[in-house]
Parts: sequence; C-alpha cells; structure tokens
Amino acid sequence: MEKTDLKKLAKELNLSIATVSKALRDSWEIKAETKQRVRDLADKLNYQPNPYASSMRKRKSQTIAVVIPEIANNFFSVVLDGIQVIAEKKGFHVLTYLTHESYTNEIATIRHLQSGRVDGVLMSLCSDTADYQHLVRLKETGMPIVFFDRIAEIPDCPTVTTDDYESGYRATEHLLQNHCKTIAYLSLSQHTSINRKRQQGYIDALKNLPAKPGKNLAVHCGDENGGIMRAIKKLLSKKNRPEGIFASVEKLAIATYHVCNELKLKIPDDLKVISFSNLRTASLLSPSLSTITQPAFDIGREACELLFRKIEKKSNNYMSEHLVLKSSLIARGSTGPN
Amino acid sequence: MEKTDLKKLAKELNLSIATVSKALRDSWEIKAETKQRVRDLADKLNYQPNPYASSMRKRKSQTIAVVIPEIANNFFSVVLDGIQVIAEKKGFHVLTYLTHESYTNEIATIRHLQSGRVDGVLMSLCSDTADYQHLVRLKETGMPIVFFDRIAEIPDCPTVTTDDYESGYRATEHLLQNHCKTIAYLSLSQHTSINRKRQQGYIDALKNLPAKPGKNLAVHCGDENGGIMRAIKKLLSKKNRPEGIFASVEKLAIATYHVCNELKLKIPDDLKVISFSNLRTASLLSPSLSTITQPAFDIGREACELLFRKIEKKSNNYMSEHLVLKSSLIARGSTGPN
DNA sequence: TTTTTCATCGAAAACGTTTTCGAAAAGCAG
DNA sequence: CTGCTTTTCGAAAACGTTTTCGATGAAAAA
Repeated sequence: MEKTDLKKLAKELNLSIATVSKALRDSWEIKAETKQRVRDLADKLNYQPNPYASSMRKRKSQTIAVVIPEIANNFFSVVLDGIQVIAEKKGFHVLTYLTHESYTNEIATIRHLQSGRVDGVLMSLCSDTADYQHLVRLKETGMPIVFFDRIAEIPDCPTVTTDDYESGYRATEHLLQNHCKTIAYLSLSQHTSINRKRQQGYIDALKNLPAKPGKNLAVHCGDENGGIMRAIKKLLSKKNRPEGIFASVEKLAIATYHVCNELKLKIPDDLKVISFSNLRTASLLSPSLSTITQPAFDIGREACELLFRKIEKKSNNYMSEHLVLKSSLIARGSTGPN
Repeated sequence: MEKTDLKKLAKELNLSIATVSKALRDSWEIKAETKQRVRDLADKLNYQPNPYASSMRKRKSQTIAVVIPEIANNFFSVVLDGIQVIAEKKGFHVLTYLTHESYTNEIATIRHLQSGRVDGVLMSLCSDTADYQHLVRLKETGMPIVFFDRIAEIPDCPTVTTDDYESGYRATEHLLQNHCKTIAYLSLSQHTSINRKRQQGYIDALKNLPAKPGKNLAVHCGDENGGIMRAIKKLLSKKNRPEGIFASVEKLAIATYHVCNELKLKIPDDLKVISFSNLRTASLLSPSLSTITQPAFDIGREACELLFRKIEKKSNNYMSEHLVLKSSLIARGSTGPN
C-alpha cells in the first residue's frame, strides 16, 4: 500500500486538495457532510499528514530539543521523563541530544539547532562549559531556550533550578552536626553554575561554625571515571584525611563508596558521606546513603511548561522567570552516628 | 539577524539558488572558486539548511524513533545511550517516545509513526502488548523496524536480544546450588517475549534438578508500584514462603528488598535473591545484589547499527537477523552462603 | 572556419502541505 | 426578476530545498 497524501484523497473524492485539507482541519468553510466524507476516506486509507510538508508551510516543527550531558544517569533520565510527559500532552515531539560532557559536542549541537529543526530547546550545560557565546547566538535567532539544573547565566533566559546554595549549606551543616571536623567537597568541575552555589553553601556553612574546621577542602575531580577514582583515592589516603565527604553529584558518592571498600575504610565510622543524588536505591545501599534529592521529575515538567509558555506566546517580554524548586535532605546511614 | 536561506545567499552572490545549493553540496558541476565564495558567505551568515524543506524534497528525514516503555530505568537509558552514539555518528537525529507501559499509548505512537516523520524505528514493547497488528501495519508501509529486548515476533524483523532462556536457567540453577528448596519467579507480565524465555529457563532448570523442588512459583506482578509491593508481600508472608527469588526485572528485586526490610526478613539468610538488573550500584547494596546483567549499551549500539543497515540498503531481502548477546551472571551477597 | 566537447551555471519543476482570495451557486429581500 | 449576502468550494501561491535538463560560452577537434 502506497502512502496516501492529500492529492490522492482529493482525486478519490472529486474534491480539490484545498478542500480536503480544510475538511481535515475541521474548517468552518466546509460543509459538514463533505467533512465527514473526507474523514471517512482518510481513516480508511489511514492518511497521516506529512509532518515535514506541514512544518515547512507552517514554519513550526511541533518539536523540541533536549540537550543534556548524559542520559545514563538517574537525574537526567527522570527529568527527561517529566519533559516527555508534558511534551506529549502538547502534541510535541522530543529530540534528545547528548553532549557526553564535551564542550565541543555542545557547540556543534547548539549550532545545528539554528536550523529551525525545533521550536524550542531545553538544556543543561556540560560540566566544562564556561563560555556562553554559542548559546547567546542561538537565543538571538529567537529560539526559546529554558535551562535547568546546570544553567547558563544569560539575560532573559528562564531557568529551573533547585535551592543549591541552601542545600549545600544544609548538607555541610549536617556533616558538622555529626561531628565531622574536616569536610571535603567533591565536584566534577568548578565551572558549573550549580557547583558555584553548592560550594558557596559549603564554604559559608564552614565559616559559621564556631569551632572552625578551617580547611576549605574543595576537590574538582574532572568528569572521566579514572580521574575521579584517582582523585578520591588520593584524598582519602592522606594521613589527615577528611572525616566527612560532601559529594556534589551522585557519581562521586558512588566512587567514594568504591574507594572506601578498596581502602578498607568504614562508612560512617571512618568517613561520613552525603551526596546530591537521585538514586532510587539510596536507602538500600550499604550503608544507606544520605542524600540531597532533587525533584527531578518536577524539574522536567516545570522546565517544559516554561518553554511552552515561551513558544506559544512569543510576545511575552515580561521578565524571564527563574524557578527554584526545593531539594530534600534525607539523612541515612552514611552520616549516621553509629 | 534574520535566518538566511538559499535565496538570500544567491542574491548576495549574484548566483542562482541552484548553483548555491550545488556548491554547498560540493557538486562537481560547480567551479572550485565559486564553491569557495559560497561557502565563505554561508559561514559568515551562519547558514543552516532548513531540515524540513530538505527532508521533504529528499523524502528522508535523517531521523529515527526510539519507542520504549520507560526512560527512568537504567537498562533503557543505557540502551538509549548506545543508540544515540551510533545515530550521531551517522548524522541522524533521535526522537524518543515513551509508552509508559501502556498498550494504547504504544498503538497511538506507532500509528503516528506512519506519517513519515522518521526513517526507521527502534522499539521495545510494553509489558502487556500481546497483539502485533499495529506493528505489522507499520512494517507493511516499508518502515524499517528493529526490536530489542522485548521483541515482537513478526516475520522479517531484525531483533537484538540477550540469551534470556540460558540466563533464566543459570539464575535458577545458581539459586538451587545455593540450597534454595523453593524458588519463586517474579515478572511484570506473562506476555513479553523475554518473560516467556526467562520463565522457560526457570522451569527447565527446576525440572532438571534431581531432588525436584516441585512447585513452579511464577508470580506476575503487574507493572504499577502498589501492585508489585502487594504481590511480593503476599508471597513472602505465606508460611511456606519461597527460599529464593528470581526477579525477571530490576524493579522487582528492589521491591523485594523493600518488602524484606518491612517484614524483617534477612537476605540472604531468610531469602536469597537474584535479578536481571543493570544497576550500577548492585555491588554497593545491602546486601550486594546478585545480578544477571545485560550488555545494555551494546544492545543499543547493535540494534541501531542493524537499523541503519536496513535504512541504507532497502534492497536487502536476505533473511532478517536475530542478534543474541550474552548476559553475565554476577554472584554477590544476596545469594551468598553466609 | 566549422563542429564538437567541456565546463559552468540557471530555469523550473518537484516534494506535500496551508492559506489567501476569488468564484460559483444558492438563498433571500426587495 | 434584480441585487445582495451566505455558503461552499477551488486555483494558485507560498514554504526552502534538490535535481533535472537545457543554455551559454569557451576550448578543443575537425
């Protein structure tokens, strides 16, 4: 069976293409009976309008792009889930692009997105993106962009984040309350917006402590596996190793667990650990992992809804919105007193 | 800055649209010097060809669709990673659709895919899909489809799976060797292809045991959270509860852990557990979880490469290929003797 | 010189929609 | 029967490419 298009329907029905098109879009200029005839045949021949022809004519693609550093990561995959739910509800299609934490990949992807393939972009920066030129250019073409989690500080760009400063503060405070005298802060890179905020929360929490632990131990581990393990092992092998670890991303907490196994360090006795994480199995780990958990699904939902607000009324020049959702600190065994 | 198209470039360069188009595609009919002039201006004006116009004219979209039951799941997100890597290498774009384990969603999605929005489809069925009509119809339009993991038994459709029967057999055998007298098999649904194979492996392993444990305890839990927990709790509350659990998907193992916590059952003393799973934290769980781990990334890669072989030479009518990758059984604490 | 080839380009027709605008027919008032 | 509105439809132009085919002039062959 050949694909059926408007022309075929028109010929079959002795109507013009224009009439068939309008009938299918339920236009008022078409008689009810004609509409029915058209719909019946369209159903019978399983007519599906060609989205590319339609997109070209209407100059909109009914498609959005999601650009994220990685997908094999609970946080991002749950965010994506939230995005998909909203997009589907709006009848939009979702193209996903992975930068794999590579700045050059990010630039190439963003550059491609100028083509008009999508009507809007949802994005989280890769860890070493420090320059926003490519994003500014994309924005200047009129493309609606909403950043989430790892945001770019660009004027008039809506963002969805969590209360990273407060969470960083609370996590550090939590470790201090559990009698850690020295606390190391682990991150992938110092460039990201969230890292700056989380780390600032960490620093300020340390400052406010009456008995200052003094040292500001911030370790930037890079984003590839070998480097991470090495950095952590080095940190934990020092004679004056920290008593607490605050991991700014899940991956670092997992690595810490593995290093502790290797070095025969017992959590939480020898080392207490807390981490930003969306692991659904956090409570089942040995020991269970204390986490600051971000509302990933809601981040996706909200970011997507924000984007659609931009897409639907281009004319909104009221201030760009910055949504901040709350993370929750869940204390578990890895920071426990026992 | 307005978007630049071929017309604009042509006018600027005093050339025809045709010439500009051909120059950009490096056609032999265009003088080298002209090509350079065109490319220079295109770069300067940041020209990006309109993909929809191009797709319409060339009647191919450079896009593939991935249809999966869920994304917030380590297995599927890693598969997606593998797919994306290959697709990007080929210069293709990836549309993802989630069925959320809903058959009606699946039908609607597949129906939409008849529109020609994509050049090929990679798919894993949702758990209660028992009828393949919609897929057969899509295939009959000439759309290349490759199934992975949860496959549809359709003639001439390539598939990528793992050795589910053997793995089911080995997992059961492993529990038997660790002295489980009764073993329950947990699955979401009895409909899926993989479930049939895994369960058959389980059944056959039980049969071959000299001292037959007799009972074939297969429990189909459904796919929503409440039901799963309830089914497992009921199973483990019976006085003659099984000594071993073989979970056919990760989600069921996690639920089992939680139920055991609730019922104060100790793994592996009171109950041994093994599960199909791609959890990266399996070794860090309490106790560490014995798993049959599928090569998710490779499944994605291979499925995508198979799809591209179909897409590139439509004329391949040699037998459809069925790739079977090996899963690996990793024995850990949850089936341990201690 | 005339004819033939070659190199380089442009005109125009697609691809399948959507939309504007005008035409025809039908209804209605006068 | 005339003039007017209303209803229903179709012709045709766009959207931005790609591609076929013919045109042009220059170089090569006769």
